[in-house]
Amino acid sequence: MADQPRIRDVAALAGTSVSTVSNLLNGRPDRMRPETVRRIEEAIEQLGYRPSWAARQLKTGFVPVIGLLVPSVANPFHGALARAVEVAAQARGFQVVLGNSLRDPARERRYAEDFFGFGVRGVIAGSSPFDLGHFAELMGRGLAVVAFDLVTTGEGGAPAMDSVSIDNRRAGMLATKHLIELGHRRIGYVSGATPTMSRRDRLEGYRQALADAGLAPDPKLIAAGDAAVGYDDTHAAEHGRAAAASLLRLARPPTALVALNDMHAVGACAAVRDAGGTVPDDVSVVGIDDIPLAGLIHPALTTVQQPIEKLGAAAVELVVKRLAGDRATPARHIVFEPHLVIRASSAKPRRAPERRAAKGRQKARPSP
Amino acid sequence: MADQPRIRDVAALAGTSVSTVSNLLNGRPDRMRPETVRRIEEAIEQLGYRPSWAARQLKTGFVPVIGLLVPSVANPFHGALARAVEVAAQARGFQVVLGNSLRDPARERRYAEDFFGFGVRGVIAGSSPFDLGHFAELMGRGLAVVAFDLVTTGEGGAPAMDSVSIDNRRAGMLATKHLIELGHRRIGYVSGATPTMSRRDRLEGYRQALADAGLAPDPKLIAAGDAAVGYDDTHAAEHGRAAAASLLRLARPPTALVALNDMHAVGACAAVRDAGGTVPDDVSVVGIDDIPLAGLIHPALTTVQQPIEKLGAAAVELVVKRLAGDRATPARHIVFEPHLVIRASSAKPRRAPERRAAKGRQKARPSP
DNA sequence: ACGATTTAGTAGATCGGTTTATCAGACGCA
DNA sequence: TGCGTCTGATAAACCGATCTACTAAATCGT
Repeated sequence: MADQPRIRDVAALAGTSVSTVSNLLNGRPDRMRPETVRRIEEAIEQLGYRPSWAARQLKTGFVPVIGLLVPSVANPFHGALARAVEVAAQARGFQVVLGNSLRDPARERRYAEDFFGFGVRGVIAGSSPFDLGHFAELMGRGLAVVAFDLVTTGEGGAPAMDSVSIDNRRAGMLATKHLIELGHRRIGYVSGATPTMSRRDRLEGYRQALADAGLAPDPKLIAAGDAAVGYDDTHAAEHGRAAAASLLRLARPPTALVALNDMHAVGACAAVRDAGGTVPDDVSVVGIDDIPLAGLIHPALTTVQQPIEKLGAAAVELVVKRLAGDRATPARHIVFEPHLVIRASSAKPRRAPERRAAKGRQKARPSP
Repeated sequence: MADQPRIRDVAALAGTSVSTVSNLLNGRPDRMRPETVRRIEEAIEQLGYRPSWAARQLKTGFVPVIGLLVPSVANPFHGALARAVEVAAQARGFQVVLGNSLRDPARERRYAEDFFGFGVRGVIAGSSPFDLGHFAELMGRGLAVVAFDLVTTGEGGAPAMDSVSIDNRRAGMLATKHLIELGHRRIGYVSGATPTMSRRDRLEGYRQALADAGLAPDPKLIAAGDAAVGYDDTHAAEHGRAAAASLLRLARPPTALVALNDMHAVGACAAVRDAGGTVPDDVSVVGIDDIPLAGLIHPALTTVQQPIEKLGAAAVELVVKRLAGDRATPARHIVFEPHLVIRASSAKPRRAPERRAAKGRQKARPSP
């Protein structure tokens, strides 16, 4: 029944004018007597008044909302990221609207436009497709975009934008180097179906680590998932499983796998078991991300950690800064150092073909 | 530079009045010549015009946005739910704003109020705390709330509200019955730290299944997590691990565990391994939810499936119906049937204390 | 051929705030 | 007493759409 109270109701109850109430609401209590402040606050309290953001926005052009675009919150990593972003945004008085891009530029663009229509002027784009040209127009109109997990240099068609990420190249190196140090020589790479900056960099790091160790790269050891499947990150683990399976079917299968992220790593572990092997006895697996589950599954996953909270906080800080009016400063790129977390999914490779076998080892394995 | 175009710019370019453009925008093209329609559409296209939701809302009081409150999207189940809700909402032209309640009524209330201030008039509350009284006031003001995974009858202080869920009681029964049929007689229950309707019902189902099979319930076999820890579902698995560990330390430990959800089940599996045992050889574990990961971890989790997409779609349908103006019809409760998915984490209990042991079986196990 | 009706389109009030320009009265001071 | 200042408060324009009430022109019926 009782409809939402308006500012005019507050004014009436406090025996003052609408403008005065507004002045108080907008941090100008110095323009009135303490007595007046008290009366207004009382009225607000009593009526349970909350200003309408729509009306406020219409006049000021500002909404305290940040848009967040991720491939899919169904993926635990992005879920955790969404959570981290929300915490950071909230601390600054912002709300978060969510969009699952499914890594589809068209969807991403539509979201951005919708958000813009709502008055949202700041967006964090998590792990987008390689090309960010679809944001260009909106950015021209005043949308601040912070890329997560991706660095755009501004060369080519893509507009220069702020970014936040770990050093993905280094993450790939760390994972690979760890396996090399354990003694592995044939190390496979489980890649994703869609190309993103971070994925390219991680793969790059893998290659670099091999080169540093004087190991010859073998293109056959790099498996990309099947891009044909509707790839929305909900099935990340399935992709990892399929890609890893193809590697394990090789004539000379790898003794260890680096996966581009933990979900793919989980899939890779499943593939090893599918083939009748054990992790890490037969094949070592290391991921990247360190999702909360990583330490709980069996075997506990060795992985390279991304500091999710810090990343989320940094991203929010960048957008907020832009929203505060800073259009001038050139694009900034914040990069965090990843670090290796050694758990149980990685171990030394077997010396020789041993006897403990029997269960149904993958067929292609030559056991003389 | 080029600021956002207004409706008046469109009107000017099309050589018509603002009202006419508005009429077209609001689905009344019959009020003008096809020729006029064409000109306006051209102008819109050319300017890239998008109406301001703020202005529209101010006048109509309507925003095509649904609020979604979940404990934490960092939990894969709620991430998947958020995704499902988004898909359904989008199909109806709604956007989704996200809030992580951390199961804290105060936070939940604040979110609801913020959303309300934004003009949001429909909220889906996922897996809330037991008491929903904190929504009462806002509901009185016109907020439509659909409870997810929870049924409120309206008795007591809580207001009657629509709800969507699976038959949680049955889910608990299904899981427990499965273990009983496998031959287990001592079945533990891994419960959560915070009480919710669904959790109560699942536990109830567990009890019922035991009763139906003529098994005496043992309160010692029910472990609640530690409520003291900041319980925000990000640590659900850790809670499951701790709770399960306490059960395994009993003088007569259970041979099987039912966990209130999959994340707790994952934790429970970890606890079994911590104790030196193997799933399912030493202890069977079954979860509830069937998160996407359930089939990929080792051992693949036997669980009771919730039809997430259907649940999300149903919830959205209910809110949208209320938003369309239906205030009159009494609260509706949509209940789906859960079903058992048998995978590898459940098996027959061991007949007798056998010899295969030696690795470091949990101490308390009496092996004569 | 003229009023009635339909068609095509428009002016302007309105939503709920913010903000600028203005004002009344108290005070200080010559 | 008269003039400028400062304080506390207000009236009214404005943001960008929607929508009701209205009008001008065309068409119709008899």
